[in-house]
Amino acid sequence: MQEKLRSHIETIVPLTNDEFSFILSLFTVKRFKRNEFIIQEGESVRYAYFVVSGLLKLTYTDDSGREHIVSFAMEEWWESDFQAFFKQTKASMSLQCLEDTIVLGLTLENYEEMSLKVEKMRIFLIKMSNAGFIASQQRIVSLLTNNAKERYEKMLKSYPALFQRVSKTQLAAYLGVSRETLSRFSS
Amino acid sequence: MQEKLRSHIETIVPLTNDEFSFILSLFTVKRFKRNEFIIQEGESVRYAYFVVSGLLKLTYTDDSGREHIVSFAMEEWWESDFQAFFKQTKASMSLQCLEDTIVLGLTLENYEEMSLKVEKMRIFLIKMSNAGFIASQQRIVSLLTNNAKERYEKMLKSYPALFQRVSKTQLAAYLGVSRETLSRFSS
DNA sequence: TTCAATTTGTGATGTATATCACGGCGCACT
DNA sequence: AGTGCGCCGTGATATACATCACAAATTGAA
Repeated sequence: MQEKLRSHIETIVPLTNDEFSFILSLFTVKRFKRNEFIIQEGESVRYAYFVVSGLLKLTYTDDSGREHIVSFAMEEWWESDFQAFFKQTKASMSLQCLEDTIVLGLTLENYEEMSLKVEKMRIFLIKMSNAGFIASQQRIVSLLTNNAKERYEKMLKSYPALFQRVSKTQLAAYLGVSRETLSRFSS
Repeated sequence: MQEKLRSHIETIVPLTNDEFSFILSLFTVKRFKRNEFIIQEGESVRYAYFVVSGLLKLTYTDDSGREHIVSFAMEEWWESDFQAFFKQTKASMSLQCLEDTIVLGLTLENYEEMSLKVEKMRIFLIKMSNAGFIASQQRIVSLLTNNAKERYEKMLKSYPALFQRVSKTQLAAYLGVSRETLSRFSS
């Protein structure tokens, strides 16, 4: 479990045992069951989460009550309502488990402690954040450029594993297409 | 000109004169005319740019030749094809001036030098990157949640200044709607 | 194991938006 | 002072996709 975090960080920066022990001490292990909410819209967001195992969806529910999936998070991804986390405001999104899930939670205080005390982690955090930014930007390009069927096929190619793990309803909510229309793509 | 960069950085972290001089020495001033390309698709991307004055568009051209605007950048924004910049690969996007523009360019080498030598700048860079990530994620939410007219009206409210500066054609390419359809919104 | 709830496919129809086609208007460049 | 070209509006038509409705298949909780 801890090894997952360590090897994840060490894909970017090497750590001494002492450094890693310190870093680890800043995290809290949390376990959730399938369908449980980790973050609920309107509540405050105390943690950013590193996913050890399981699968999460980050969702936004619009005025009409329709749920849109902003992102999925699987093993070795970071997830939270980062806007609410960093600005310490109420969540505008929800974070919910699609499978039983184990995460490591990091408070904003500990996030800042980590980046103050462990120099290397700043480099790591910059790289993580840049990677997230670049991924979001590519999602924007895809939403602007490709129609629903193209987005579906692109995703099927890029993340075939996800198709085994999430329902078509969830996929549709991620791709920005209705369940029925998505259903007609596969056939 | 330099003051713009300094005050921009100091909204996040204060700097000594020496620190700022050093930082400034890592940048190159560049001037471009309206319609000039700063980055062209397919070329390598040597710089990330801080916009001192003017207005830029970051665009992606799809297979059918249609141009989509990924983002606008005005004074005190950072812009580049960051994927290509950080990974040192060929640009998949273009960066073009919508007005005569002055930018400060930073190479990846100097970017890394800056974050190595000036501790505080790592904090700054993390915050910038997080802000970019959060903004992108909200754009995704808007693309998933709102229809074209809602996106148009939201933008009109959020960035009224931009409406004075860019053509409707450009706006349409940013909002992900055809020029003709957008034209029917205002009337 | 059973039964309710969720998931999925599919037809019929409605609607938002794209596409094509055209004309006028204004601005930049010579 | 033209003039050529990008910008903008608008009608007619096409199309991708949403919505509504229903039944079969699958799942999961008691």
